[in-house]
Amino acid sequence: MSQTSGSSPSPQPAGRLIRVLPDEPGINKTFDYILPARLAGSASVRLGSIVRFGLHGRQLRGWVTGLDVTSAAETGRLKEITKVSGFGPPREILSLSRWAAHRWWGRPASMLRTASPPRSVLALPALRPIGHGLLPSPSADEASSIARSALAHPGPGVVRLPPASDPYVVLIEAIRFGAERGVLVLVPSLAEASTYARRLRRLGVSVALLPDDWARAAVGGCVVIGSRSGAWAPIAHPGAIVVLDEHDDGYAQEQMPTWNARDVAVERGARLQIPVLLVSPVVSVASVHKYPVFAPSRNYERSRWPLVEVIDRSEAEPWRQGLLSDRLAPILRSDEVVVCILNRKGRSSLCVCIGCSSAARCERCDGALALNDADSGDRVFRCQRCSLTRPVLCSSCGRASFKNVRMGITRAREEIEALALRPVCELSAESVDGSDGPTNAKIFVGTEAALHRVPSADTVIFLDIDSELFAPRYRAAEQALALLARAARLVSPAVRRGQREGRVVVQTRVPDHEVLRAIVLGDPTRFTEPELERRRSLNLPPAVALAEVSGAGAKTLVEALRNPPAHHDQLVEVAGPPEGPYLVRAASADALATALAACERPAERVRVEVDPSRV
DNA sequence: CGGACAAGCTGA
DNA sequence: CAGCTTGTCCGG
Repeated sequence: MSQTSGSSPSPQPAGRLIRVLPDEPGINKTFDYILPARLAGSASVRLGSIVRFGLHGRQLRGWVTGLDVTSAAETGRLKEITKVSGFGPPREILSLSRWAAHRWWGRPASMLRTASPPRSVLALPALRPIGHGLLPSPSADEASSIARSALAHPGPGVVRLPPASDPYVVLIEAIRFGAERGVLVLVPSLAEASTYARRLRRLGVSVALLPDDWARAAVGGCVVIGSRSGAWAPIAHPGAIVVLDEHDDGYAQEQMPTWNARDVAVERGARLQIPVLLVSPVVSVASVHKYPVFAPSRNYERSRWPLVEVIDRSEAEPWRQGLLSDRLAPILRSDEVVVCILNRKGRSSLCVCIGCSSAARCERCDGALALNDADSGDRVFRCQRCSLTRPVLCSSCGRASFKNVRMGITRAREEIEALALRPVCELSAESVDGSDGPTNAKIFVGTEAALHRVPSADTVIFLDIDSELFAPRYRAAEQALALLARAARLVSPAVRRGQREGRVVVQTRVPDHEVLRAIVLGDPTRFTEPELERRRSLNLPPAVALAEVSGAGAKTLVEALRNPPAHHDQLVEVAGPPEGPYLVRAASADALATALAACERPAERVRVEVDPSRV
């Protein structure tokens, strides 16, 4: 580096001034630093780039949020950053992260972490043309034509496609539409993402599969496929966005800020004024409320829902009869692949002593004891009926080792095996595939997770759909419909490679429930339309916006919300013992976010779940 | 977040 | 008043 000429009077900082946002949950503040010219990569530092710097004796990572800034701090106090780590989210994502932080009461840093590459990216690969010339020529199929109608409208549009209709054709239309700008595609799971990526690559289409192909996605001009975090993909100017199975709850981030990938995608599309296709067989009530719907003809849709058999158990003596109707016998005794779904949520689990096999019961009320984590961090028994807690010790043999028996599933399995006269494999989220059952079993039993673990089936049986329909959550029926749609896809010819169509069987005591009518008739509007009316009259989302506020600082925050400084949005706070959780309601998501933003963050910990899933 | 520094508590 | 804990502030 050459010496600066002596004629320069003022000591200029040796480099550009940049502003950085630390990747540190506790620091919601930007800092100004000098970017020394000598640092490798300093020439290519852009907004969003990832850098390292010392702050208060610590080495932190952060994002560049300002270039060539005029700093309020005195120049003498400014320090140099220590390293340029590489590419980060593009500038569009910086402002999107600020929007999402406002919308879900979070911080931009948590969004930017999701938007950043999994490993540092020092150089981007060359642009690989998307290859839309390789696409099949436009099809007259109804699914393709409604996709084209939706693409003709910039902004969000719902594309309702029945379960047996392959959404792949929508991708093809979107790629054709997006052309060389590329397309962003979101799917609920990584497994599905890689399936679509493989299918498109077979055509010769250029695909970036997130999170691995982050750098290729940053180059743009290709098909970028990701799951929830894909909403933050670095592609700067796609020509269209497609969200497959937009109703899927997997798009909602469970941790705190509880952002939803579908909503982020819609916002991205609105900023770019490009179409956002929300594709689903059972469109979410929220999307039906907010966006125009493009649906195929009644005949097309009905014919692509499977046969649904509703077994009415309302007449049966409810508590004497077992779990299974006699009408299931022929199905279970056939040689079909059958998946039985039983919701374990809300059913008591049972702990059995590893030594003497006796069940752990409560001394006070004889209820079943469940293993719980005590405040001290130790495992204790807690009675599920009377909440009495006691140490984990067997009252018969004194041992301290117990195993948790999933009573619902285990009992169901025994009953099914007795009726089916053939082996039954238990599937749960915990069990490893096939390791705990005979590998040749063609009857599976499990919770709804089983629907994600079996690729296809002849028959899916919901042993007790009522526990889903009437679960104590305002979206229970909507979620039950989503579950049924998933089952419908499992038995559809689309995933069964030409095999005959399967069927879905539900056991219920409410055979006339709108959700069941909807799937029997292959018409989800039979549910969504009256449901939307109900939500409106009950002041539930999507007609209003909700947030659940809990934790030590909840009281402080809720009090601040109750005494608004000067904003006009009326806020109602409902529910709750003095310590919460509180339910905050506002006219719209925006009103809710604005009201929350007007409050100071309490010093104590608070959890604010915007768009809560459990209420 | 985590270090710095200030204010508060204890024991001789 | 040293020696320690607890709390609040601020970082470039």
